[in-house]
Amino acid sequence: MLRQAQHDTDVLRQAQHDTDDADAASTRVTLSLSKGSLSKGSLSKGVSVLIWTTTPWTLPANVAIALRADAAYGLYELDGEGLVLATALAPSALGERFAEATLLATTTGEHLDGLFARHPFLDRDSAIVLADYVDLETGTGAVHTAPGHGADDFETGIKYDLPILNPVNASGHFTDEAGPYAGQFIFKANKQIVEDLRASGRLWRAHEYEHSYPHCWRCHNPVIFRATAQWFIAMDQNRLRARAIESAEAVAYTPEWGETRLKQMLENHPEWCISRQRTWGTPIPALVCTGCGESVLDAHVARNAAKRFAQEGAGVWWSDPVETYLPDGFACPNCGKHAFEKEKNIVDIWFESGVTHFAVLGKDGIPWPSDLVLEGGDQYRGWFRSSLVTAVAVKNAAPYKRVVKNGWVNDEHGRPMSKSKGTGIDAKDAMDKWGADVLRLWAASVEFVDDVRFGPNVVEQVSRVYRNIRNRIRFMLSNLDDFGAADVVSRAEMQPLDTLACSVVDAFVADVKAFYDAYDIHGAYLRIVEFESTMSSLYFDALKDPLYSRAENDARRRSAQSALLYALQRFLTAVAPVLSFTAEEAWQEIPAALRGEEASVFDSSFAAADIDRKALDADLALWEELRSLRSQVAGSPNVRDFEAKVRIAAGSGLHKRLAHLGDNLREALVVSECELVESASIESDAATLEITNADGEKCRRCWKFRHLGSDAEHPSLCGDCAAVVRAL
RNA sequence: GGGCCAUUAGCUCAGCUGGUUAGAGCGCAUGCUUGAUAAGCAUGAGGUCCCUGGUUCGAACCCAGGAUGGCCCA
Repeated sequence: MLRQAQHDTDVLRQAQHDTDDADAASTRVTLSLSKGSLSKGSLSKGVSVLIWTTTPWTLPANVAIALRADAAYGLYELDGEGLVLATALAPSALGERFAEATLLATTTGEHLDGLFARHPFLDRDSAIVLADYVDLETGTGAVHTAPGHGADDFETGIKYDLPILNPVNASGHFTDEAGPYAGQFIFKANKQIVEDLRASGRLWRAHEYEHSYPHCWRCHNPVIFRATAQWFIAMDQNRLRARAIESAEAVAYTPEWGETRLKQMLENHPEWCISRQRTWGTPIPALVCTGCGESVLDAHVARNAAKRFAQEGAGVWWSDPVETYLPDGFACPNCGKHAFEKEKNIVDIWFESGVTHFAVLGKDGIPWPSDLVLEGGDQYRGWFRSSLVTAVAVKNAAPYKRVVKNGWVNDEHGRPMSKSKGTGIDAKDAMDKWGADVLRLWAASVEFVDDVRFGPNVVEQVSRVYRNIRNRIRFMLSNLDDFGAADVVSRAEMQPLDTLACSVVDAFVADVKAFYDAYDIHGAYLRIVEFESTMSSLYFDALKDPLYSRAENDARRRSAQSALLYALQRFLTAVAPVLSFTAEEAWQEIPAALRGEEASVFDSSFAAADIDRKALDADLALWEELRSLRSQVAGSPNVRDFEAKVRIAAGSGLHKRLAHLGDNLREALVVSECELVESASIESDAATLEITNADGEKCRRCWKFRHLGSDAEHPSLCGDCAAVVRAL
């Protein structure tokens, strides 16, 4: 099978972005109409079609002229010669001589389809064909068509069953097929061809024309298109394409539109060319019959090669005699002869990466298919597609359960990082500078599915969030200092505020796990930040009073510490995938006796003890009610914290829930006194607050405002504190 | 030129199937605290939700067109 030669996918792709404007000879050439006819009338010199090209070296491969079906074409008489070209382009194409031309007849492209013109210097006809890519912006509306030297031309050649001529060898020199130009380097032949055309009177005009031409992105030399024989995977045989699309539907996608994208790539992908002309790579274990020239790909030969390659490496293909790979009595399926040469093409590296799942998965305890494949968005067309096609061809299933696409990392202004512009940041340098966990947290803080920005300011911002989290962890750890395994209180025995906090922790862990499960790392990040911040402002603040002012072994205090231990461990578990080093460091700081059986945070499980969802939701609702009350108290303009006493008049429903908290309600509001009364005139779930100055004076030990001096020895302490101090 | 995607406070982002004054964290300002202290708490100022039309009682969200940026193609 012939195809449009792709020297290298990357080269071609880059070439489009790397087209240098180059001065090139642009020529208008006339091809005489040889068969069929337009109105010849008195045209002594015959009728020609005027074509236009910037690459005269492709003229030896010309086999057709493409017209646009619906475009108007005119027959112009000039100096006794008939010229056919698009009427819309005649003024620009004929230039100053347009005024002298006489329009003899007009028709549309479709009426000229099937006529033949005569090649300007070779002894053959050039078919007049139709193509929809013919534009009426430049040229003559009659497009020189060389199927061996261009993708569009190739397609047209296939459609019209035209010969695909490639009279250029791999080194860019003309072959014998190019007639008089055989042996010449194509770019040097350009000038000669133009000269010859001029001499033979077939050149209408030549001039310098500035246009863009593809160049190699690496060596910057101009590249050319040559149609050569290649190996393909036939996408439409055995319903391969259709089955691949079906398999793609069974896969999950992050983001979800990835499914559309991947299916689109499968739908539109041309026959998959898997051969390359390189000497470094995995050889295609095919044979070429020296008798008939047929390429032969045989399963037995391929298996012999696979065995040999496994032992010696693929390089032996080049040094082994061909007989090494021939099964006994092997004959050419085409001509029956027995003499072969080895194929010289190698397998495209894209094909090799597309089969890595066979090499890596399904062995050594690693399952096939994989849980997910993660790559940048360019890989919908690349690896996501190639892996899927090879897997479907062999196993009729996708090699992954989910496709996750990530965006690109740009600099702080959203521009691509560039080493030469000094905007590039090396990952290693960033890690040394800011620390691995800050980088991890940054990765979670951005929406990785989209393009993201990275730079000192962005990292600085996230490192402040990191410090916050670290401080919460330190707070929890430091308050477990005097806490032993024997002091741990079971959840059932904890005080109401503490069991409530445990519920909030459970909900948090469950949420974060759900985010991770959905690969929504950013969602997990948001939840973590929100959690650590509200835990700190609501719960930790409330715990300071019991933790600091109660006696070491006081039941209230031990309950709080038990909840803190629980919260800390669950928090570290939840945070470990993102803040791995910090979580493990903190985990190791927990006294071994308290840590339980899990020596490492990575041994701990996300699974929570049986969660009663209904009870949990009730707890969460009450937590929110507490938050609301607390913010009303804390936001009170004149009196705050322990200076205040609060009188809460609550409706029956809320009253019942708050009453259950006992003195924990006062703690949660961080005030010295809290009075709760039920009010029939208030809606069941509502409350009104009355915040006034607390009675008494500030106790020097617990800071609460109380009546001091009940213990004569400690006149500046409240009764509770005096009792604690006495017991020391 | 085509397909897909993105665009919400200074920054990083939430806003489910359209429904009261668009939210969070960080930053910023102000106050409190000084027993998490190179910490903690509170309050506040910041938004024509890219633009223009349309549908609707009602649009950040739906539709059409456009702008800017990205990816893949032609």
